[in-house]
Amino acid sequence: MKLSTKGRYGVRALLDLALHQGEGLILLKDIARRQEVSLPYLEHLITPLIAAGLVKSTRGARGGVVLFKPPSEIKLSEVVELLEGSIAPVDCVNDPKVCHRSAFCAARDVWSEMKDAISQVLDSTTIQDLVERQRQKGQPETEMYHI
Amino acid sequence: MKLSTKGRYGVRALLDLALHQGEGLILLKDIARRQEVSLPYLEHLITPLIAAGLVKSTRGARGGVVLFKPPSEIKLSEVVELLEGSIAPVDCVNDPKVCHRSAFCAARDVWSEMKDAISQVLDSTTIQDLVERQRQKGQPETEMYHI
DNA sequence: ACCAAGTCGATTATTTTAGTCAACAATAGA
DNA sequence: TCTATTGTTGACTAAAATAATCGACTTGGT
Repeated sequence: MKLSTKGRYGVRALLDLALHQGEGLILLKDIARRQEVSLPYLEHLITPLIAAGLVKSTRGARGGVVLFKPPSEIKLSEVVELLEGSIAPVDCVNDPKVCHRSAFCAARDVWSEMKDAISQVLDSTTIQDLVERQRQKGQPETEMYHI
Repeated sequence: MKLSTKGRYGVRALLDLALHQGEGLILLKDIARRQEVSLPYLEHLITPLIAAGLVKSTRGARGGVVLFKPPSEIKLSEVVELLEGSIAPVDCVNDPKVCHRSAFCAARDVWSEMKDAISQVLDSTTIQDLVERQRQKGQPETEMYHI
């Protein structure tokens, strides 16, 4: 029941972009440095976010990346599903046919409730919410480098 | 964000035991057959449940296994934690020291809320709740074999 | 003694995760 | 036009976790 680095880094990359909104194009390299993720790996994380229209990219010299949707319209559930696939803790919750026991499986009911509980949290939190929390905590970029 | 087979099979094994309470010692072999899990694998799943005192085992001929705690006192959170480890979606929620960003990480707050939401469901559901749901759905053992 | 059952440790195959790397495409600016 | 810069893509790989299997062993009833 762990979130993989894809979901975690992806959320952080979007938060980073949101915190630097209005500064023009942001280099992946800079996001990678600030978020302490390797650049080649970040490239893979950002691709589905571009494809889904959350991020807009500009190639070439002086290119970069920028948030395309307003942070208040990016729900974490959307981000996590894009990067990790369905939020359901077991596949039979989404598709009963993957297990012939689904119809009479009491455990499945609980896994379904679990999915709802997780969705409840991730549906009601947006990147904008993270931006506000982050601003309350202080500037991570400066604090990060105090050795 | 998937539950592994350990947690899923473990919960089902306990539910199976609860449904057969009062029938004396239950053979692992029979649980394995009814739950469609291999016997050698089930043996590994049951071991931590015995160690934790949820299940009592009797070795030797005519041996078997039986629920030790009342089903109403076995929370799913306990079972899942025994078999899969902490329910937290990322380790830094349990132990901030695993990541030096914890102190100023806004994302971590959300993962923490997520853990709470999951705990809320699994803490408030017991094996007894599953027994009651299962009885409403009909007898799985008979329905299972209609080809 | 023998058989039926659970116990335990070693081993293994498969899948997922977490990346790296190199070739490529697009663009700005000299 | 050339070149440096930046994002894009797909192939590849190392390491870890998952999901088991297998065999030797222990225990206890008959």
